[in-house]
Amino acid sequence: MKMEAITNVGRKAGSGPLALLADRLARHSQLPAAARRALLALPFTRCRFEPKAFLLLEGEKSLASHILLSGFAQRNKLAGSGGRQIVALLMKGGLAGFEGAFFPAADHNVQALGTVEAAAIPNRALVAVAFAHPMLAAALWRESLIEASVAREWILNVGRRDARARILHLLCEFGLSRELAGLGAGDRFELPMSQEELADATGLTAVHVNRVLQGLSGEGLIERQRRRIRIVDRRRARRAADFSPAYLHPHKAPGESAAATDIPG
Amino acid sequence: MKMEAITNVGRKAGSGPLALLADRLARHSQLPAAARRALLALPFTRCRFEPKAFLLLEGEKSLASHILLSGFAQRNKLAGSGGRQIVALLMKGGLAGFEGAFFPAADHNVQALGTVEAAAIPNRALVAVAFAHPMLAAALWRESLIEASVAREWILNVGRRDARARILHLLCEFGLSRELAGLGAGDRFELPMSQEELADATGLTAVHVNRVLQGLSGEGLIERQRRRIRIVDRRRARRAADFSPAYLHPHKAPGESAAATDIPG
DNA sequence: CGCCGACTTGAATTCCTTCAAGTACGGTGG
DNA sequence: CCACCGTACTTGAAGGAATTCAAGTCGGCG
Repeated sequence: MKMEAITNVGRKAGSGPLALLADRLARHSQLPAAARRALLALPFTRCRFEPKAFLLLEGEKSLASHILLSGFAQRNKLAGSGGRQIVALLMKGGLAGFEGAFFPAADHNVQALGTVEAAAIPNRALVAVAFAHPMLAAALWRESLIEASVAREWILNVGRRDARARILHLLCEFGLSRELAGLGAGDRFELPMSQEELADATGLTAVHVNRVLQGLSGEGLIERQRRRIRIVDRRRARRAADFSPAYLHPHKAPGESAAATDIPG
Repeated sequence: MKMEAITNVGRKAGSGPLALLADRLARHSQLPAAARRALLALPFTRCRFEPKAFLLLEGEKSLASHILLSGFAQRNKLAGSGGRQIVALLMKGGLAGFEGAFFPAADHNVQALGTVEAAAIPNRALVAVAFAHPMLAAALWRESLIEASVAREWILNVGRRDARARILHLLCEFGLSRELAGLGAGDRFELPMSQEELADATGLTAVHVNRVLQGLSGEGLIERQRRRIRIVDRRRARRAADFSPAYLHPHKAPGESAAATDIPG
């Protein structure tokens, strides 16, 4: 919505926004130096979103991708009955609006949780570089496939787990993702969302989320004060949450992967 | 599982399995003649899966993609508590196991609903052709993004709609997808799954699915005999289901789309 | 004909929602 | 510094949607 552009166009790329994206991609993909250089050379614009501001609006064409620099955001969809369902969380290094390169209209909203700083990159430029450097395209593609995998896990979470496991699963996922994104420990963090938003992410009501959180504290699975969460025993929490990290595809594909060898560039 | 390979390697490509894939991609993407030719030249193996046979097993590396030629399949994940969640449906022209090109282990199962005929294509070959023809890569990429979009809608479906809307939504989606895949009318079809499977797709129990289906008949929204379904009034059904097709991205992106112009080849 | 899986039905229970108040917290302005 | 305000959080009681358990029916197939 209100994005006070500071047009801080791409200088000092060494640790700039695009390096953040490059590093994120490097978590799961091999990025040749040339591809990385090309990525870092992309133009961008810094912008800032107030809490609840929309980074992307369903139905609208998105011309730019936003790389999250700080803060958190969520993807959501609205039901006709008025309900809201959060379908994904975004954090530092995450990309929002990239589908705009492929579709004339966004199929979901992206909204800031708290204040968000981001870098906007024109999709045309991003896509052009990607296809000039197939390994970069493969990395971004893999990133989309990971998002799809996470979405499938969320279907399972909402469809086949009870409220307790559902919420705990979200906490485990958030903790691990945070950690993978280099935001600190995975078992001790400030949850960037209200219980209402937690409810929208788990397909529950805020009231019930509240009760379940208290239950989890009572069980000694988590400790919390306000939105500060501590997962007391990771192993136990993961068991109770039915959480196994494989769906996040946290490991780099080995060098002999098809996509890593058969691609020119 | 038991895939009686008939090694019918790529001859008569004009209307063969790969043409099916090409046509499916052409529904949403522009495929230059050269890209199409290259795709059609890929080697493949015909195979057949009995009901419930696995086309893809979670945790295993998939070396080949399967294009569905006839029959239906479902992607599913299992919860630790024993529950099963179907997270996607596949039909004629659909691709299973392509993520194997990007990941060392599958994050979900793919299982036949009824008997399935398919064509297996080595992922290495498919990826190689894709990256040799950027418009083909873009088409396959767009296909993955559509799957992700559908997954997000399923999260919404399971998380924020009641059983009635949930089931009706699935019926509407299935009907439309069928129609888009050239399998006949979207409001009159044989549902390729049991009520148990319908339950696993909607996050409900078979018993409740049964009751809700009867309710939908009672309301006059659908007619059914055994697994044969008729959606009596599409408009009314879609309203009741909170169904709008946008998330399927059924329309071809206009020519000036970034991904359609900025890509070489 | 008899069997098996899929479907159907009923009754009891449970998990989660809804509604309705109340409390704590952080920010704002006097 | 404190009174005020709004938002987020908390609590209780009642209701309802969906589950569970258990039994029965239907239909296709060997």
